[in-house]
Amino acid sequence: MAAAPVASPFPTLPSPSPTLSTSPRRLHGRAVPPPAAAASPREQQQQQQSARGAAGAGESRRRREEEQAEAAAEEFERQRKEEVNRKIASRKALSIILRREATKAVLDKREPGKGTRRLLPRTVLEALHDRVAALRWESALKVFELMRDQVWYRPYVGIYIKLITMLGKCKQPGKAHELFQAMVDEGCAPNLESYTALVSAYSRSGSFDRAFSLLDQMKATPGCRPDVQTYSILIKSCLHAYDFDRVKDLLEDMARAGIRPNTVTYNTLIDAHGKAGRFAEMESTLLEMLSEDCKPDVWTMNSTLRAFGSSGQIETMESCYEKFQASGISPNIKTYNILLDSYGKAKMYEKMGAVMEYMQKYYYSWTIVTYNVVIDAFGRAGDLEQMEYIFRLMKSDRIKPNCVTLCSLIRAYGRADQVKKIETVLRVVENSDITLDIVFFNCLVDAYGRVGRLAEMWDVLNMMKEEQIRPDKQANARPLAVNNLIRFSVSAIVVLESAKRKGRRHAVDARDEAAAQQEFTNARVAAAMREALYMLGVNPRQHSVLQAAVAAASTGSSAFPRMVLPDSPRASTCNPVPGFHVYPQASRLSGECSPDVSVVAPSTPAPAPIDLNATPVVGGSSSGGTRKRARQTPADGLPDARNLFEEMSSAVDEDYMQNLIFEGEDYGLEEEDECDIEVEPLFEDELANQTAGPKPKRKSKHTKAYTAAEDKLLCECWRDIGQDPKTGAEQKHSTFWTRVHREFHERKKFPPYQFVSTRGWVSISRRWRMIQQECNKFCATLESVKARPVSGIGVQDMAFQALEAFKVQHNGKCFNLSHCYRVIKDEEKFKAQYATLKARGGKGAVEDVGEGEPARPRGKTNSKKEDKRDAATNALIASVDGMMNKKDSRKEERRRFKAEQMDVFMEIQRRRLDLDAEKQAKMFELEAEKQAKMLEIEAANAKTKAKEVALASMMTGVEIMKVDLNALSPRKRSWFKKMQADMLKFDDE
DNA sequence: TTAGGGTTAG
Repeated sequence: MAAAPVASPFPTLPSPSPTLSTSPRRLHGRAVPPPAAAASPREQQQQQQSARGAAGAGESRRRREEEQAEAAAEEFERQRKEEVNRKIASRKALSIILRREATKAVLDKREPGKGTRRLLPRTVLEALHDRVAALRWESALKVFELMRDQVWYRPYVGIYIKLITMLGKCKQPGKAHELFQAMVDEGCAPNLESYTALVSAYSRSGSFDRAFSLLDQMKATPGCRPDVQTYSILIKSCLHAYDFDRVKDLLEDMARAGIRPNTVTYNTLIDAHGKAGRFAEMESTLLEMLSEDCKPDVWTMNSTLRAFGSSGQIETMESCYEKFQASGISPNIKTYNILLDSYGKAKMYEKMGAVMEYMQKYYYSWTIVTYNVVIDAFGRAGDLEQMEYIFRLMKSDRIKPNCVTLCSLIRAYGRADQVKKIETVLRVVENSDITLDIVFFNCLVDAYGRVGRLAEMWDVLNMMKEEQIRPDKQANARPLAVNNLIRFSVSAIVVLESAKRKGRRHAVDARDEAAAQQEFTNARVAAAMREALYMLGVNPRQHSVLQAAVAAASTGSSAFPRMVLPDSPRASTCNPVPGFHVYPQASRLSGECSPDVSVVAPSTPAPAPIDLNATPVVGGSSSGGTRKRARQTPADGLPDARNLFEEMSSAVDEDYMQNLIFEGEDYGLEEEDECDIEVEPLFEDELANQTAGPKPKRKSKHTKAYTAAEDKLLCECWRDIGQDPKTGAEQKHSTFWTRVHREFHERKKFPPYQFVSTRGWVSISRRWRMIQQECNKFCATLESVKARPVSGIGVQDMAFQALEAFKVQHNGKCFNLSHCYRVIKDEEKFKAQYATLKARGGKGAVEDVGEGEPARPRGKTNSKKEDKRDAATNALIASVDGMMNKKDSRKEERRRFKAEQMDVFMEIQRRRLDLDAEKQAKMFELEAEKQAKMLEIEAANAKTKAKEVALASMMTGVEIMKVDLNALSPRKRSWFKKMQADMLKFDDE
């Protein structure tokens, strides 16, 4: 930086200037203290000059500050723009992806040849991949056709292999072969992989002749000779069909060709032998595997453990586990699931608990199978409460139940005679995209049979026919289906006999027209079943079990004392003849059914059921009106349903059927609760399910999502009803929501709303729970953002930050109920509930809802129930409870971790800003110091100059005094004389 | 993103 200009003293030299008057002071070197108040003119001048310099420095500092501020603002603006651009770019990317997804979604609607030929390769390939992965073979083939139309299409063997494999998995070997041929026609030479894929397609469908001829073809084709993989596939399929001879041939074939089985081959063999209960073969295969120096892996271990575990050989299973583990094979989650299931089936609940604890200790997360296994264990133990608790936990763990979960629930409810719960499960099915299979329907038929709902059983069978539900395993198809039908028929025949008697009674005392009508319907169903049995070649009179059933009915002991049959119009308009597709003999009897028959029929409220127990039944024991608990069916007395048909005459089965028929004869008239959200929180996630995945085909009128207007109006009604001083406080749950409901439907007619909505009060109250839950969560997030304000941001920015933080904290899920939040946020009621929840247990509780207690495991207060449970079940419960508490705490920890991360992030941001500010302040300080130093130097320079000037003037004075006046011209003499006189005079003074 | 294997429900 340039030094401030210093005035030179020399120009003043020729003429006497006031500055000179200061010089004598220094002339004699006397130290005179500078006046405190008034400086000499020269000093003043210097000071002024210095001040001017300092003022200049201040000015420049200001200028610099301004420049820096401008630069900072520019930088901020640049960053903001960059951020906006990034957002725009990401939105753009998103919109491109969405467009592509939309294109993909409509791809399979296009007719090949008619669609555009200029689709993007990526779009088509992705669409194809999606369909192949989801095994949607028809759709995949359509997309492939479209792909072949594209200008960029070139035949590629990989795509063909992928499609052939998919078709094989979908049991479409014919289509697979067509594709194989198309591939050859397009000029792609078949290779080992494509041949193997085709062999797999045939063998999976059980077309072994074709598969084996292909194998021969491969042997004859150079470069396509079958390898260990080809053989493994074939062996697997043969094992699946229990064709052990072929397996033997294949192994010999391999040996001849010098192909050694590998781990997969051996595992396949071990698994199949284990499943078939061929333990000796399993063991010898394992020994061979070891002797061949083929290393077993975790698959080997799991297959072995499952074989022993599922057959109840727990000790052998345990010793195998030890051995495998000792040989260095680490178990995985599937191993633990197998152990849990085996212990569960063996009712070894303490061991189950131990496995759970071990899993907990080593951080194995529960999978859907783990949940299903535990749910099933509780279901089998008859502990519905714990079963439901695990089910809730599963949902809170964001694991969607599947068909297996539902089967376990239905089975447990069926055994506990909980018809309403079965229907609730069906409502869950209706509102979800869970794929149902034959096992599900079998469970359902079985459960309905157990609770005596013949009409519903009938509906399910019709539904299976309509939906073309085909049994999953060819080999099991007939026995399983026949098993159900027979079970159904037994129930029906019992009803028929019972109805005959009642019919007679009603003839005498025909007071109840509806009951008579119902009995008539049942009798028709039963007669049809009898006919169906006849068509199947099963003569009930020749069958010991059926005879027992009929005998039971004829002696007046009702098989289903709690028989509740809805007066279903479907049942009466349906021609009650079985048309179940697996019975070709019976299908010709198939009659006309109303089109609305569906398995989810129970979701539509049935007319008031007629309880046949309401009137005393001959031999029935409910007449005394005493309430007794249902007798538990001994679960271990139940044979595998797979064997039921073949071994029906065995004593065990007879016992089973006797149990089936006589169980619960002491049933009391325990009332079942109406489906109320307070007591029925188990399946409350229907709304979540609606938004979670694709919509099911059948929709109830309530499946439509709530609109923003509906939500807003609902919040307003909640607010206003709550504030009504007359009725706001202490209202019963249903009273309150009925009022909200009424208000809602009243106000919806008027501006600003004016929409159509048919929501019921339960739906509205559930929706409110959801809204409240979400708003509570948002509230918590907003609070955390407010607690760490970033300087300079406004309320709006804070809200934006809270939205962003919400998204981060909830796995990318946005808070999309701001319209509701705006309505309720300032409501005292909302704030109070939020505060209570928060006080009750931090954010975890905040995410809960205000009404009703959160679902918790049974407390210690239920000691009576506790006593009734057997000790082993209690042990399991204890371990599950302990584990779940740990799980909860782990969840809480995870949440806390997330929150902490958020805090850390905010802290870092804040610190960064602080650091920036600090840095800037330091910079200013340094600058100021530098300036001060410069000024000091300048001042010092000025002083030196002044000294020089003073010295110079002193020297000049000395010179003047030295001048010889006589040697001068008269003019000069007079001037010098005057100067000398002046100096002397000044000196005297 | 080119061929093979497993856990749970009847």
